[in-house]
Order: sequence, then C-alpha cells, then structure tokens
Amino acid sequence: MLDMRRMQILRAVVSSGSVTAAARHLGYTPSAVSQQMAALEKEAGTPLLERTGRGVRPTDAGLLLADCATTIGRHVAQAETALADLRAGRTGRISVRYFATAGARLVAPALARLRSEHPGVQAELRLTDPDDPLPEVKAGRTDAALVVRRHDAPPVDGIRFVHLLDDRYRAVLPRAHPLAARPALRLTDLAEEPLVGSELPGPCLDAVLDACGSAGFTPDFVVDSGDYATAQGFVAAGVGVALVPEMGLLAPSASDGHPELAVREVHDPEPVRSIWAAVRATAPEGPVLRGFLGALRGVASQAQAGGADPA
Amino acid sequence: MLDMRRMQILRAVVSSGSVTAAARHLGYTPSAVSQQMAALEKEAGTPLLERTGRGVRPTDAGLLLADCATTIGRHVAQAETALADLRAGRTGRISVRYFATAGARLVAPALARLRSEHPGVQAELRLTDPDDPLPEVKAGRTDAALVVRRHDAPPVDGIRFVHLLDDRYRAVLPRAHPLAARPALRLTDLAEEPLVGSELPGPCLDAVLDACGSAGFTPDFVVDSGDYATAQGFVAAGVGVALVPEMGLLAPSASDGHPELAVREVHDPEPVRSIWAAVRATAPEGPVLRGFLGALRGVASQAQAGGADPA
DNA sequence: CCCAGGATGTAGTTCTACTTAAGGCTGGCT
DNA sequence: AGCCAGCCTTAAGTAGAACTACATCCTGGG
Repeated sequence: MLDMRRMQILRAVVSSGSVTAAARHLGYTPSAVSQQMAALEKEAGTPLLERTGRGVRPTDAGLLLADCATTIGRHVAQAETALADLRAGRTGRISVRYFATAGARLVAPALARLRSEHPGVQAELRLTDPDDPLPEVKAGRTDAALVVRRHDAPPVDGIRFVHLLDDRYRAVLPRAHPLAARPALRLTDLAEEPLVGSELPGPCLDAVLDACGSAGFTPDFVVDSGDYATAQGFVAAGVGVALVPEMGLLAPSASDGHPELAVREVHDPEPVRSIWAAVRATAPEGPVLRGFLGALRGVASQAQAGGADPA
Repeated sequence: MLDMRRMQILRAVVSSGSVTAAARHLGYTPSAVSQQMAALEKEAGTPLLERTGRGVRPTDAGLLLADCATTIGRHVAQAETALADLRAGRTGRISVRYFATAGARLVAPALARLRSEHPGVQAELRLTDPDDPLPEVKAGRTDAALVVRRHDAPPVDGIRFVHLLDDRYRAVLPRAHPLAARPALRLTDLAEEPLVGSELPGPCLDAVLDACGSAGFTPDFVVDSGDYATAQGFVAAGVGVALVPEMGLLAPSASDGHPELAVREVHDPEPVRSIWAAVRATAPEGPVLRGFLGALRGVASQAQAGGADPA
C-alpha cells in the first residue's frame, strides 16, 4: 500500500528536482527525505528517482506517482475546506420534526433567520403528527423536534429540552355570543358552554383538561375537530365555543379578527401549553444546530411578546 | 493537516458502525482504533463520532470525512493500478532516435514487435540526422538511440551500447558493368572505378574509408549524393559504382534486384558498419525499454541472417 | 440485578521518522 | 591533473508515534 505522506514528499522532490531542495522546502534534512524515498521505492517495487550526479531525475514511475500525489493532495485540501465549511456553519444539514401549529409560526421564521445567517445550510423538515418524535431524536434520525410538554414532566433520558414559549389559550366565541361582550373571561365562564374540541388526546389537550379541572369543571365537548382551524370554523357556524392556543388562532391579534369571531383572554386559570425544542443530549452541538436553536428562541420570544400585549 | 491513514481508519469505523468491528476488520485492537479516532478528532477540531451506548455513530463531520476518505482511497487505488500497469509494461512510453536507413529496416519492425507484446506502450520516434543523439540519451531526453559506431570506439561515459548487427557493404554496379559478371568482388577491384559517394562524413563513411585504406587505395568519389537511394539512382544512370550497406540497398536480395543494377558482395576486406543501440547507463531498465531492446536484437539477427545467405 | 458487549483510558513495547555524523560520487574550478 | 563544493546516501542514535495488554466505565438486555 502506498503511503500518502511519502508520496507528498516525492512530489516535493520531483517538483524541486533535488532531494536537498525538497528537504529545505519541507523543513527536513536531506537524509530524512532520502530515506523516505528509499522506503517509497521499496513500497512501489520500482525505482522512482534516478541519481544523476548532480540532483535526481524522476523516472517514469516517479513522475506518475508524483502526478497522482498532486491530485490526491488536491482532494485532501478539498476535504479540509469542506470540513472547515462545516465547522464554520457555511454548509450543513439540519433535520427538524415539528407539529402542525408550530410550523408556520415558529419553524418557518426560525429557519428563515438561520438561513440568512448560514445560507449554505440545507434543512429537512417533517411534520411529526401524530407520532412521538422523541424516539427519532434519541436515535439520531432527526436533529431537533418541537414538542408540547408540561413544565413538570419527567426528564427523558438522552434528550435535552429547550424551552421556547408558553402558548396561552384564548376563548374563541361567535361575535354575537353574550360572553363576547366582556374584554376577558374567567375559565369557569365556559363551564356551561358547549365546547368545540380542537385537539386529539395528548399534551395539548391535557393542558386544557388540567386547567378546567383546577377550575373545578369538566369541559363539555360537543364536537371534536382535529385541528384549530376547523374548530374555529365550527365556532363561526355557531356550534359552540373553542379554546385555542394563540399560535392556533386564525387571526393572531384579537383586534383585527375574523368578522364573525371574537377572541378573548381567559384567566383563573389561563390554560397554557409549553412548547419545547428537543435535541439529543449527546449530540455535539455544531454551529448549525446552535444557530437554529437560537433562532427558535428568538422567534419564540418575539411571538410571546407580541401575543402578550396585543397592539 | 489531515492524516490519510487515520481517515481510512475512520472510514472503516463508519462503515462498520463500531470501533471494535473496525478493529477486527483492520487487524488492530479496539484501543488502537479508538486512539486514532481521538487523534483525528483533535486534528479535525470537531467531534467525528458520537458515542451511543452501544457502538458509535458518525457525526456530520465524520460522515463528510469518511466520504472524502473513500474518494481519496479510490484515487490511491487508481495510482496503484497505474503503477502496476507501468511496472508490467502494460502502459509506458519510449522515446527513440534513429538514423534514416535504420528506420524502416530496424526500428519499425522492432516497434511492431514491441507493441504486439505491450499494446499500451506509446512510442515517440525521431530522426536524428544529422545531430549526434548521444547527448540526448545522456541527458535523458530520449530513452534509446540507434547509432553507427566502430567496434573499437572508446566507451562514452554514462552510455551503454548494445550491439545489434554488422551491416556489410555491397558493390552496386550497372548490370552491364564488366565487374558484374563476377559473383563477388575484391575491394581493390573498385580502386580504379569512379565511385558514387552516398554518405556524409561520419562513422558510416569512415567504415568505407577505413576498408579502402587497409586495401591500399583512396576511393575516387566522382559524385557525392547524401543518401543511398539517390546513389543507386546515379549508378543506374551509369555515373559510376557505389558501396552501399545492405540495409541501404533498394533491393535487399541480390537475386531479384533492380532491373538495371547488379549487387555483388565485396571481400578482402569487406567494409562493414556496426549498428548499436545506445541507452543511458544509469537508466533503470523497465519492461518497455528491455522489450524494445530485445525486439531490436531479434529483428537485427533476422536481418543479419537473411542478408548473410541470400535465398 | 447481574452480565455481555463495547468504548476508552494507562502503561509499556515496538516500530517509524527524524537528526547527526560520516562517506562516496559528480562536476566544475584552478 | 587535482582539489573543492554540492549532493545523495548510509549508519547510528533518539524522539515520538502507533499498537498491545490490561483495567475501567458505560449501556442494554436477560
């Protein structure tokens, strides 16, 4: 097997035309270069240099190997720059799993921000509903997943959770509903109302059920729609009232809402779902993943601020 | 600088998915592989493998470097096969300098024979008249040169001479010439004849002059043509008689000669020019050059035999 | 709860790569 | 012709790299 190190030395010898010059150029003694050339000739099984009194001349085989060394050296240099690009975040790939309402309001702007900082990064997005993305994260099949999760949920082994925002639920009512006259509601105000369910069993629905439970009632779901948009359609049609997290609202701000819908804050208690980013605990955090998490946090804090005091 | 050796080990680790398996595959202990990977990670400045309880998984950078290692390994393998081809004579290049009469009768058939044995060999032929090819050979600008040279000529430093054949001179006469009646001539028979010179000053002409000198006369050149074909034209036109080496004869055999020319052997003494191949003494004789010299010798001995007893 | 399999440290050995020092060769100079 | 300078090589010795053996730690499964 040919040794690359020696082939690079051969290249220096051939290009400079003498062992001594190559040694000077490489910072070695001529003896070292000479020995390496002898070893390479033994490896190659054929003479590579011809001693010509003053200096050496490459033999045909020597010229061939020197040429090969040049192209291989170029490839190694390419590998090095590719590695440097990867380390600096100029290139890279990130795989993200997200759930429906997080896509438009969190992942999309975060990725836009990431790609403005790191234009060469490729992203692979995948909607994870209704599967649990955590095994994917743990197995390394994806780099990050957005999940809804209680603050007091037990830690998951091998996964690190980064808190992004607390997504507060709002009451969505028909504009003509008597409760819509009030600027804000108490959760118990909805105890007797027919509710339009918008969530499948899972942490989101749990957040609602927990809040209602601590308010002392069990919500009366008259319809179960699988998603927030459909639920709000039911509300507009007068079927009932819905509890929808801010990120799921059709009209993000309460002021310029849907013509037939009213959105009101809910308190005592305010149902909240916590949104987290889940990353593998053992993952070496490269610039790309770090940048993406930072972008997510930035987008989330803006969203929280914008939602907290509606303009 | 990335170390190729370690990158190949990384490739084995990535492809087998575990340090231990790679070690088994490479004939090392797991510890050795682990240490090399740690060293490579330090070189790369970034983690390349992620420890996942059971086994290791390559990180993005690790995958990148492993891919690069694969392509580089392929290039090294290509270099090795190219070298093997060169060593086996399947490829190669040979540069030959020759003089006019040697071209058709020696070099061409020898090269044909060489290329039938080594089809991939490229040849670079160059007519060397009237320059001296020996400096070219000595400087390595050409691999072999055909030269005419006396047997007792002094050795030339750094050049090895391989004897190919002794090219005997024949008398070329008009068919009607009185001497043409004899089956063979003595050199002194030509002492009084008008001679057509066919050679420029040099070793060929020297051979003729030497023979005539030892026969006791100085040839009387009435015309000086530069080449054998022209000289024989002069003879056919009746201008005189010519001494032409066998390889320079228009009709190689005496029996089926030119309609107006007679070719007769000359003895006492018979002028002879010796044809040699000159190669660099320090040149490592590869299969191509060795094959070419062998082919030359083979062709020459056939020519000598064919000329010695004309069928 | 222990065990098998894997990865990684540590100490020691072997091998490689380099240096220093000396020798041999070539080519040019005087 | 003879000396000298430059270059390549060999020999011996040394520093460092690479590998092994052994011990330890961790993980996943019975």
